[in-house]
Amino acid sequence: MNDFYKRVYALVRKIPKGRVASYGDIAEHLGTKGSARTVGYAMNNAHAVSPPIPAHRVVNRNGLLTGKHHFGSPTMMQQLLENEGVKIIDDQVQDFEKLRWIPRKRN
DNA sequence: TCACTGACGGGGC
DNA sequence: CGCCCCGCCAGTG
Repeated sequence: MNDFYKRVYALVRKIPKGRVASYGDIAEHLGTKGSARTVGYAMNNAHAVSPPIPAHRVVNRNGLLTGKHHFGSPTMMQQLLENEGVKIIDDQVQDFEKLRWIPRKRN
């Protein structure tokens, strides 16, 4: 467990309910812009972290639920988001631009 | 040590 | 619009 991972998890937990963020935004915030893949890789291990990580609030830059297969069920991620008021159509977050949450260092 | 993979992103064609 | 290539970084065999 790297410090990098912890930073990813800590940041993901800060994502407000009903909002989403992209891997790239998270990576950029951590100062490792361009390493969005690594952020995604970190999320792969998020299920084993405590407290729980709201991984369903993290999508790719297009607002697509690319990580849904890593939840128990392929529809789990979508259900979790819709349960928070986020509308999903064809695995894509609607109004992604509006719901997109940009992490800030001052917060 | 090298090669490959991946819940990504950007750019070229 | 779809496809491909490359950079990115950590984990794995």
